[in-house]
Amino acid sequence: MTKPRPKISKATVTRLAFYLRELQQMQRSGLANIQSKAIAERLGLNDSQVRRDISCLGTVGQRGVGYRVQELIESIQRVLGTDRTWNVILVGVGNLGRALSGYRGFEQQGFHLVGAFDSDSKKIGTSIGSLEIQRLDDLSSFCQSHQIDLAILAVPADAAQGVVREIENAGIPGILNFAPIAVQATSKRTIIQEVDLAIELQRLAFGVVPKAQ
Amino acid sequence: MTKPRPKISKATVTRLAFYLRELQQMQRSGLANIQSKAIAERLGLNDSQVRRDISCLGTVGQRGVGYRVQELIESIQRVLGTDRTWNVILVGVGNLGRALSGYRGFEQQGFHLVGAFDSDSKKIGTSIGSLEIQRLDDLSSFCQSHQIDLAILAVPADAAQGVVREIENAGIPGILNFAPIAVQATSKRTIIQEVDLAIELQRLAFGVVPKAQ
DNA sequence: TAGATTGTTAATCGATTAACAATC
DNA sequence: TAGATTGTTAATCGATTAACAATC
Repeated sequence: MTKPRPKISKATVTRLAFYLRELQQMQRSGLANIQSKAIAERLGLNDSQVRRDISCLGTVGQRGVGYRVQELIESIQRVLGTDRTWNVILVGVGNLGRALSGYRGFEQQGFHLVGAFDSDSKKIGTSIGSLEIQRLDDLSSFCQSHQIDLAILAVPADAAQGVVREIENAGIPGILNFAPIAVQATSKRTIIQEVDLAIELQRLAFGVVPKAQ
Repeated sequence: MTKPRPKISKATVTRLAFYLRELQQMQRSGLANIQSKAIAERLGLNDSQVRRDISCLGTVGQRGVGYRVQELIESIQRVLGTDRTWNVILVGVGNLGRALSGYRGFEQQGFHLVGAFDSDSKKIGTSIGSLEIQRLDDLSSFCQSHQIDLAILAVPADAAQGVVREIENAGIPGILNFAPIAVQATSKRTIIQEVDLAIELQRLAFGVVPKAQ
């Protein structure tokens, strides 16, 4: 008789992750309770929206008082799935990949980097952080001996589609794609999340331009 | 008698940037014409939506034929504001900042990194790529002698809000914020675009979880 | 209790999509 | 011309917000 998970839109998921980030900050500074209005103000949102998003969690606040920070953190993590550790591999150890591998924020949210792969034979065997870079060809066998949840893809555009197939064949269900090209999954079950830092700058540029007119 | 710029939603802006990325790929492979249906398929969108987004550009296609790739590229860049070079500075040269500074994708889309700043005296004077890291205190004077359009903020969470004020005081109208905390602009004219790589992984994790049930 | 804030409904707002006349 | 694809309207769909009863 588990309550069916309510349908949560992608927009809500993204906001929940932002709430989580703020709540973690608040917790670090010793705050135990918080109101929807305060969360909304910090993030520039409407307080109705915050309450509605939170209502998807199942967790409830206390009328007249607000929410318990610790409780909210835990229930957001439960819904996002980050109440456990996720094993992640990095595919493509170029400039960006190397940077991503050292990014602390991943580990802090429970994403544990357990392998790094590249196709450049000059890189194989060299180390990146505490990991040794492995041949892309060894991806599949590595995944048979390790339970891998997600892959971070940071290869050049023209290699991306081929590597996606290898990642899928290795049975990894989610790909964070930094390659600057749209890639297609073969299986409908594979989830691909696009990230493009240059596109983020372009979105910002668009916001700035009208002011210059 | 300039035509008033049509209202373009943020969702449309983001998609236009993705169209641009694909169109640039297509152009590299020698494609001169493209149809809304083909763009939509590549990106997993509806072709009506693609045509509607493109109609915001002013540029028109040819019925029965499609759009000219070169023309679309130029008009998307014009609307996003990337038909010119943007001068960008990096504030915060930690692990992530260092990585971002070497990222080729920025330069390719017309974002030119012209300065790097940090508050750690041990880093001042050392180089990052072709740039010499400057004191954060020198940000303001640097901006007086250089026309800076955007700042990439990659400092720790607890320093972020203070640095945002300095960036605003230096007259920079747009900030790409990688610091894992919500920051407030003092001026309403300042545009802040949030990017959080850990949040992208969380969004992906949420997408993957239901499959495991 | 009185004051405050949640949880939720109903109204509003905006974005997506189907459909098709226009036209290359 | 016949076939194809755009540009745009109208319908649908979904997300946001205002408002307020419930209740701590």
